[in-house]
Amino acid sequence: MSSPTTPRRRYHHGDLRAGLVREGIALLAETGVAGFSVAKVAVRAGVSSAAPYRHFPDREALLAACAAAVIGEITDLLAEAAERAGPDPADRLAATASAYTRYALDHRAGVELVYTHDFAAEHCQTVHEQSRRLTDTLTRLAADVLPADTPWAELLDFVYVHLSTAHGYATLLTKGGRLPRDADAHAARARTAARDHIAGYLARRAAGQP
Amino acid sequence: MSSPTTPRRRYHHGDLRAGLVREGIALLAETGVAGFSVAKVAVRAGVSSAAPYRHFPDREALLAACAAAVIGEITDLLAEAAERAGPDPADRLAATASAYTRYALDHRAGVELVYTHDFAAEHCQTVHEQSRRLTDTLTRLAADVLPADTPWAELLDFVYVHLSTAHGYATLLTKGGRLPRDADAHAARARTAARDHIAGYLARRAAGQP
DNA sequence: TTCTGATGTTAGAGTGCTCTTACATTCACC
DNA sequence: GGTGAATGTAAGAGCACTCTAACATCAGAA
Repeated sequence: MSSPTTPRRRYHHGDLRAGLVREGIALLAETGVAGFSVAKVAVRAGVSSAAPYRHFPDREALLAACAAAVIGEITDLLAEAAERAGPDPADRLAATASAYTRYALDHRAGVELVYTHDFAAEHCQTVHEQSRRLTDTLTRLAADVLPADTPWAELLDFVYVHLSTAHGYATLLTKGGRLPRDADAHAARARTAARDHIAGYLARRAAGQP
Repeated sequence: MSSPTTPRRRYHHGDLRAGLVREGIALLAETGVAGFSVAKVAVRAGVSSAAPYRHFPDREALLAACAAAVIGEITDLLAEAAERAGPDPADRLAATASAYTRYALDHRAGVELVYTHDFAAEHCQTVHEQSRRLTDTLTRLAADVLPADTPWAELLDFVYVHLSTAHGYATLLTKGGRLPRDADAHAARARTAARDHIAGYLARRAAGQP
């Protein structure tokens, strides 16, 4: 049969579902949503092109699972970055911007699909859940920065712009020709941009402007 | 454009190349790069699926032409917005952020491909030219805002963050669930974010920080 | 008017992908 | 050890798309 030195390819993968998501994310990073296909992911995972359909009803479901995993991973990273940033609320929030940029540089276009692809309603749920977790995490951090009497809607708007700044910078970096030769510098720049936004908001509040 | 008095479908289209680019952009706005196909564009333009190949060597070339057209149009809009904003340099630069957001809201995902798709080397040129024109336009506006002794590299970095902010906000808006029910409010928010960035930079410069 | 090149059409070869069906292997549990 | 459910494979139907080839039409110059 199979000698111990020759690990014969096992019939069962072990945890194919997770493997497919992992390879799917890697493929997305390389080719973007346009180049994503169930068949390619299956090849990368070392299984037949029919195997994924045991775990996902269709292509869109696999794509959604990948997107949800990416958002979840990003959320964890942002939370960790905030934790490492120390006690100052503004520091903590600003740290998420540089963490986001660093993730984008490390994982290339993996970020693309998160806010670029329209998911069908039946696959939205998982993506939506993770997306909500990301928003909640940032909102909680932002709430410590802004005055306690800030209306909820305004808090959300603030978070939205904060995330936009980080996302835009990350997007342009990964696709926009500029080589990520100095990730630290880019991450620092994203943090600075976040700080500008925070300072600008607080100054407007102090001046009594909406 | 067909003459209004002759509704009969003519054998020759008139200006198919331009028509294909126009319909290509519209299709991109609806489906994104993933849903883009030469065949669909041909149907929309009212010609056979082989006709586009008289004007573009392959799919990628048509896609590049659409991208270049979009970037060119955006550049013109930003320049106009700056012109309308009046004499103050900071006003002029900030106006480009809201103009960018407004464009994204009007044309949905048309912005996506500009910084999302990797074009093959042989088709990059046109895209690159228009991209350069956009950068140049913004750089010229930024040069009036920043101190005269600002190093060129730093000026570029500043423009990069400025564009990122606008791009990120526009991207999240068009795809991120939030309905564009009040385009004016969103555009204003983008302008404010740009102003925060400008003010933050100038404050750091005044404090002697890099 | 006639010729010619540009621009359109139809037909179809070739490709790759999605998803299904029928069958093979393995695992978990009795 | 036996058995059913879970998880894999092979084969292929069906589809959309890219791009080519051969032919049709038109516009403008000789």
